[in-house]
Amino acid sequence: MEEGSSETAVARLTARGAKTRSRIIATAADLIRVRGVGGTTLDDVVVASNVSKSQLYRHFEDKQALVRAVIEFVGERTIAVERERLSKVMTFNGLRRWRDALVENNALHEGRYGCPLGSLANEVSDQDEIARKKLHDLFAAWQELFEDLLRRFQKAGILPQEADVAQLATGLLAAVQGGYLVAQASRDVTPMASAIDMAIAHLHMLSRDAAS
Amino acid sequence: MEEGSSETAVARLTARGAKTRSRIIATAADLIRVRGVGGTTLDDVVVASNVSKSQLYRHFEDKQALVRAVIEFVGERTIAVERERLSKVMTFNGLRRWRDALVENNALHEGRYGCPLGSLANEVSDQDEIARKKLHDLFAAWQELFEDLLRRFQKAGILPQEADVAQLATGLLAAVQGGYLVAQASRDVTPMASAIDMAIAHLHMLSRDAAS
DNA sequence: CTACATATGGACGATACCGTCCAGTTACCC
DNA sequence: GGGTAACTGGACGGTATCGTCCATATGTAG
Repeated sequence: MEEGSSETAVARLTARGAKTRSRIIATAADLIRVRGVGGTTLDDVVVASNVSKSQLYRHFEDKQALVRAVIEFVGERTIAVERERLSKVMTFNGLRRWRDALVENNALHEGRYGCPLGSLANEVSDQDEIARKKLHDLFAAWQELFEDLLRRFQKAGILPQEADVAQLATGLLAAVQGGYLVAQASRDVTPMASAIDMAIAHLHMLSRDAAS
Repeated sequence: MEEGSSETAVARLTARGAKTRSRIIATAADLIRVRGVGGTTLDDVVVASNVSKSQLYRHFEDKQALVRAVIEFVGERTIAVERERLSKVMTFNGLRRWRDALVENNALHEGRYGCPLGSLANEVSDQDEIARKKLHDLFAAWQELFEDLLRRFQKAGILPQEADVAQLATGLLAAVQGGYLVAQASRDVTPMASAIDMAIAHLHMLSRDAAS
C-alpha cells in the first residue's frame, strides 16, 4: 500500500538524494535509540550523519517528520528480522532458540535502550497520533508473525486446534515487551528470559493437553 | 531504608514546607504522566502547582531532583495500591478480579500514558542511573507482591510446591508491563487483558497439574 | 556545456527552557 | 511581637534548539 516513507513533498528523488535521505534516517535512528527522541537534537543528527542542515530540511519538513521516518525505518527492519527468524521456527526447541537470539542480542548492551519499537511507542504514542498508528501497525505485524507460527504449530499437531491463536500471540508479544522493559530497568536480561520462558511454557503445556 | 525523598539539603522542614513540597511533586507527577518527563517544563509545574519558582528551587536542586522525587512518589503510591489489592487475593477468581481492576482503570483513558512506573522506566532508565535504580527497586517490590501471592497459593494447595515462584512473578510483572505498552500503542486495553489472562491461565494450568 | 538537483556551511531570528536572584510579603513558633 | 521559615513575583542571564535563509559549490543527465 502507498509507497511508504515521508508525508512531505518528496515527489522526485534521484538516487543520490535517496541515499542521503536514508543515511539521515539511519543516523537519527541510532541517536534516538540511545538518547531517546527528546534527547536527540537536529544538530546532533546533522553532525553525526555528515549532512548540512539545509539538506536535512530538504528531506524532512520538521523534526516530527524525521521521527516518523525513523519509526518506519526501525519498524520495518525489526519486523524483517523477526520474520526471518520466526518463519523458520517449527518446534518448541526452535522457539526457545528464537528466544535465546532475542535475549542474547539484548544482552550485548545489558538491556539498555529496551525494545527498538517499544521504547519509541512509549515515548511517542501519546504525543503524535500518526506515529502512534504506525507503531500500532508494527505491533500488529509482529503479532501476526506469532500467529502464523502458532498456526503452523497447530498444523503440526503440537498445539491444540481450539487454542486461541490471536490471544496467545498477543500474550507472546506482551511478554517480549514487558521483558524488554524490566530488563532495561534492571540492566540485566535475566528477567526478559524468564518472561518469555513463561509464555513458551504456557504454550508447551497447552501442547501436552493436545496430546492427551 | 533511609528516610526517603530528596537528595538535597532539606534538613529542617516545617509542616507547611512539607505540604508545598508534596503539592509540587503531586502536580509534577500529573503533568509528567501526560506529557512525559521531557515534555514537562518547570514553568508548567510552577503554574500548575501554584507555587513560585523560588519555592520550587528551594525544595529541589534541579529538574532531575524533582523527577526523582516524582518517581518515588508515583512508585510508592503504585506499590501501595497494588499491595492493598494483591494481598487480598486468595484464589484464581480473586486474581482475575485483580486483573479486571487494573484493566478497567487503564480503560478510563483508553490505555493512554501506559503504566505509571513503566513509562517512567522507559524514558529515564538510560539517562539517569539513580532514577533507574529507584525504578528497578520498585519493580522488584511489585514482583515481591506477586511472589507473596504465589506462595499463598502454594500454601493453599492451588499451586504446586515445586513451582518457581520468582520466575512466575517476573512473568506476571512482564505480562502487566507488556500489556500496558501494547494497550498504549493501540489505544485499546483489550490486548492488556489478553496478556495478563495468558499469564493467569498458565498459573491455572500449573495448578491443575498439582491436583493430578 | 548547460541546467537542475543535490549539497555545503553557517549566519540568523525566535523561542523555550533552565536556573539564579532579590526585594518584599505572609505564616508560624517561641 | 520578634525572628525565622515559607512564600510571592517576576526580572534576568545563559544557553539550547528549532527552523529559515542564502550564497556558493558540485555532481550528473541530456
